[in-house]
Amino acid sequence: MQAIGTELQSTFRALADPTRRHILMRLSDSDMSIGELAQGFEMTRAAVKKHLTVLEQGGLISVRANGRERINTLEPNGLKAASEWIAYFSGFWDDRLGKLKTAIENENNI
Amino acid sequence: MQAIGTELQSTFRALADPTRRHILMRLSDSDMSIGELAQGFEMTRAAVKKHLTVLEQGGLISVRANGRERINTLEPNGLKAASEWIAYFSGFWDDRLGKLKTAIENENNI
DNA sequence: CTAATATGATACTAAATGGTATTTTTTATA
DNA sequence: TATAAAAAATACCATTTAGTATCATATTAG
Repeated sequence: MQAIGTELQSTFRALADPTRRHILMRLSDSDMSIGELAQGFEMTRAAVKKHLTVLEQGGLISVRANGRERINTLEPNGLKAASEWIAYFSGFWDDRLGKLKTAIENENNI
Repeated sequence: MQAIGTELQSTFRALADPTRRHILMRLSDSDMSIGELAQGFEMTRAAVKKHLTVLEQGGLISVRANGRERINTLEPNGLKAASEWIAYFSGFWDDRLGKLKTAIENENNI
């Protein structure tokens, strides 16, 4: 079990790189092995694999073995934490002293 | 005018650091000078200032001069690009999962 | 004017990050 | 079985990042 706030952090971290966001786009078409994915990028398969590890740590993808391949799939709830953080935070402009802010502070989701 | 995609990148980049997200929280209470903000963190004012620069580049805050102080304010539309990216992408996600689900259901009906 | 305050600017360091290259392990197939 | 393919593991490198320390500039108070 990871510490509070860690999930949000690893997700934002994973989203902060353009290559990783591009990988998510590619995976939204279809599940892909590392090799398949690497064909679309001008970098080594090892580099793509590293990005996939970060995406997995961020809860944005999951990986399943299929023979000698590793199939990468989008994780349905991966964007949830980040999306909710943004949504709640956006509410501050409507009500700076509102309940949403208190909720977020209590979660320590900094 | 900055290049397409740059805005999104700088915003995600700005959000990917816990100290910067914490600064946004503090600013949601009230506008603050650099010095005021720095009092809440265990780091030098110079370090806080660097984070503020990144937040400004990401379009998440704006800065106005007030005498010798620089007052930092949340930028209302700062989260828009990131929020829309996530929403748009979540759409693809749902579509794909929907298709997958349909495909599986169809197979089971054979 | 002078001193104190708030910030800006610069240079520097340690650690994290994104990338390559190479070797090993696992699995499929001729 | 021998060989090729896919990926894992490791070591290594260059750049970026987060932080500090220090000095300069601007502004307010006395």
